[in-house]
Amino acid sequence: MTQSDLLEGLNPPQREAVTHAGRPVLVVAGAGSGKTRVLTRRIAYLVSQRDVHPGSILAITFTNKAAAEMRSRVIDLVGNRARLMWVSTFHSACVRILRSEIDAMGFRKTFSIYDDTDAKRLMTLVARDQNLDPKKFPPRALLNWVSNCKNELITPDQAIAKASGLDEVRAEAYKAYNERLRAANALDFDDLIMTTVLLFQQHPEIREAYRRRFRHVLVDEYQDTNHAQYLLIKQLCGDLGPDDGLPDDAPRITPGELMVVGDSDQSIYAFRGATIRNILDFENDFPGARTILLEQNYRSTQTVLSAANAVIQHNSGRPDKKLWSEAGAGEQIVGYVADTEHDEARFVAGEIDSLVDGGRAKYSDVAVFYRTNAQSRAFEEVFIRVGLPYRVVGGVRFYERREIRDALAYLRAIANPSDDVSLRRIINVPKRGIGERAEVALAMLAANEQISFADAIERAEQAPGIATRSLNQVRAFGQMMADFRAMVDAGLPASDVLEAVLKRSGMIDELRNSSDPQDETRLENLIELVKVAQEFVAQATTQDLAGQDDFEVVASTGTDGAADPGAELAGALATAQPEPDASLGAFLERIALVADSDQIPDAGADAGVVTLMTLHTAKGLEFDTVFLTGLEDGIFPHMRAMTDPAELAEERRLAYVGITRARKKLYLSRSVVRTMFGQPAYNPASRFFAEIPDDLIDWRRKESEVASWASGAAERTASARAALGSGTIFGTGRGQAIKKTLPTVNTGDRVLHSTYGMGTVVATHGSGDNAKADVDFGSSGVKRFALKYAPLEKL
DNA sequence: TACTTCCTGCTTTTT
DNA sequence: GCAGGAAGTA
Repeated sequence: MTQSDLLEGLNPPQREAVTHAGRPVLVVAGAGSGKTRVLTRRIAYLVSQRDVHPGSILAITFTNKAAAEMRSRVIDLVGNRARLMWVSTFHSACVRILRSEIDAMGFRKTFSIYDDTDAKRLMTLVARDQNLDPKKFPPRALLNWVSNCKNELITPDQAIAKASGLDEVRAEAYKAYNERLRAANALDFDDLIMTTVLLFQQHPEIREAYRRRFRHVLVDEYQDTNHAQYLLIKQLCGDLGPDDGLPDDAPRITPGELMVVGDSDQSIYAFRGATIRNILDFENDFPGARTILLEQNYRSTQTVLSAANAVIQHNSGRPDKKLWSEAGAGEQIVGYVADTEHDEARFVAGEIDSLVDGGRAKYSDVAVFYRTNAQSRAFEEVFIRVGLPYRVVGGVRFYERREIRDALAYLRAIANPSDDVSLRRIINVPKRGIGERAEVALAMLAANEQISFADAIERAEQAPGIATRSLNQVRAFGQMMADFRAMVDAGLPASDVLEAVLKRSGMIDELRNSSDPQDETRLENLIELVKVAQEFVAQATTQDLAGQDDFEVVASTGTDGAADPGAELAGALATAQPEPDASLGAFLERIALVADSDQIPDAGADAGVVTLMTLHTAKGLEFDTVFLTGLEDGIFPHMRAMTDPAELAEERRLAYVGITRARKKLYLSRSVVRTMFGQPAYNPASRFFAEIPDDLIDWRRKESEVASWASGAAERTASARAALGSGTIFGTGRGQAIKKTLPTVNTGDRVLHSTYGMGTVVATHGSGDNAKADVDFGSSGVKRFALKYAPLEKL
């Protein structure tokens, strides 16, 4: 494709973004303004330039899926020449850098990557070691605190130095946690970024090599970057000034060209440290920067956009930008008030059915969004019943399942013998007679001798007080692990190692012989994992060959004065050629960084499926028809976000993201009653509803039949719950004291009355012998009964 | 040591 | 309304 072909169909600001040269550029792009398209075209445009080497391009996307898509699109546009560019997430890019440089930071190359669950487990251990009260210092909160430190690049010692009050405890926990990570030769997600930045700061010569290499850096979803990621960008292509750590007389290279794309209205990851400061201060951070505005929306109808604009305008302190569209008004937004979450799901299913039956949509054009993963259940139940094909993205993640984590813990313990956390996880999986006592004995040996747990297994006979029977088991286990490691050393691919592990460890046999019906799915999951490994190995081998294809190295002439990047680049690239890597380590790396959202069905490939996902997962996607569900105060906006204005603003941005995913048709729905924590709750309409002009909404059902009594129901639920605590029959559903003498009745339960027939409990009052319930019998109205006497039977 | 049965707390959102 | 932990039992 020629360069003018690449500009085809772009509007003037888009063209400007694609072709600009020199200064750093911030592209402020509204929803649906084609920013991914612009990024893709720009990369292709760069590659098609004679003096730009594709290996000098680094593009950062939010997910691996987005990276893969962008990569293949660019290759489609300009050919295999583009294969040498880096397109990846921040985390993958950092891992790739750390893989070659990590020894400079005191880790060994076989380092493990700990995800959130591993980190939490480790922090729980640390908190226990330090005798912290889990009520006062929940591991989850400690981890958040640590994560904030890491995002701000604060080391444990710095944290301790500046901490006061309770933070002193947290800082100590941070230090202990990090020491254990280090001992396990492991990094958590935040470490990946932080360590890379520290690497660059502490080793300017390494940093310079990468600065020379990456002449073009592009970052998508810049509003969702955190401080550490900003620092990383700055190290790679910012102006570092006199503090760059180089000798005064060393030659400096001109920073590479930077382009970031983002929309501060779509910032939805502040909870994990993302800050729109990065966008707002871009022009200060990168002097001489210019800003390009993309305001035309190519995705949605004006109705959808008007709704989105109306909602987001309730956030204060944002630069006003008005999205506009030439797509015409389009259809009205459909509003629906359901009685229960199942009713809501039935409505959604019914609408999808009639859209598809009427030939107005394919299943794959439709998406259902909700705030929390737990909300998917009602939809799944109803969709299964009516036979609507669907797919849930995210939720109980594949890689979070116990059997998968067990298998991966094996692999990690094999690849990284220092990884005590993984090793201790699987030493008795499946059960092989190495119990708690034996494990403690080994742990003590390891602690006394200052050796790793794996080494303690080698010397198990020295473990204090270990039983002979356990000792034999430990020896057998140690031998098995040694055999696995030998397989890795012999260069066997990851899939072979995995298969051997599953067979020899006995995990497969255990599941096969089990009577637990759940174990059948577990077995299937493990087989799926083997398939993933096989695909990975196959891909690793073929990709390497394809990379050689018709690629020719084009020497860069270098547009910078200070140094000639061309010659150095050629040298850097010679070593940067990917090796055929189907190894266990490479596989683990891939697994650790791939989120389940990377498995979003491709629009074409998975044609017959409705997509269910959280609003967060929906970012960056678009669908003809979107159902935005659960619009209730307490659900969306989420209860925990309602008190804090900043968090509420983020919820509103989330709503904005959700609305703007729709191309043509948008449904908004809420439910009056919703089961939460296993019991019903009454939530008022989401405030976001009121923020949308009513004339945009076509209400299919505006009032619930239960609405008349439900208006006061929220308070009633609250007071019933408050009265509850312990020993009463309502609310918790765990009423221990009176369980046997009185029927336990909760709001929402169906009951049978000897005179009035079937009814639904709509509210409860009092407790113990005074307990009363209001029951709705439909046409007979609502009656109040004392449970002690009433002829009520729970159904 | 392993299986059982309570019991608790949990729900934001994810690279 | 479920999973993961603690404590109790075979």
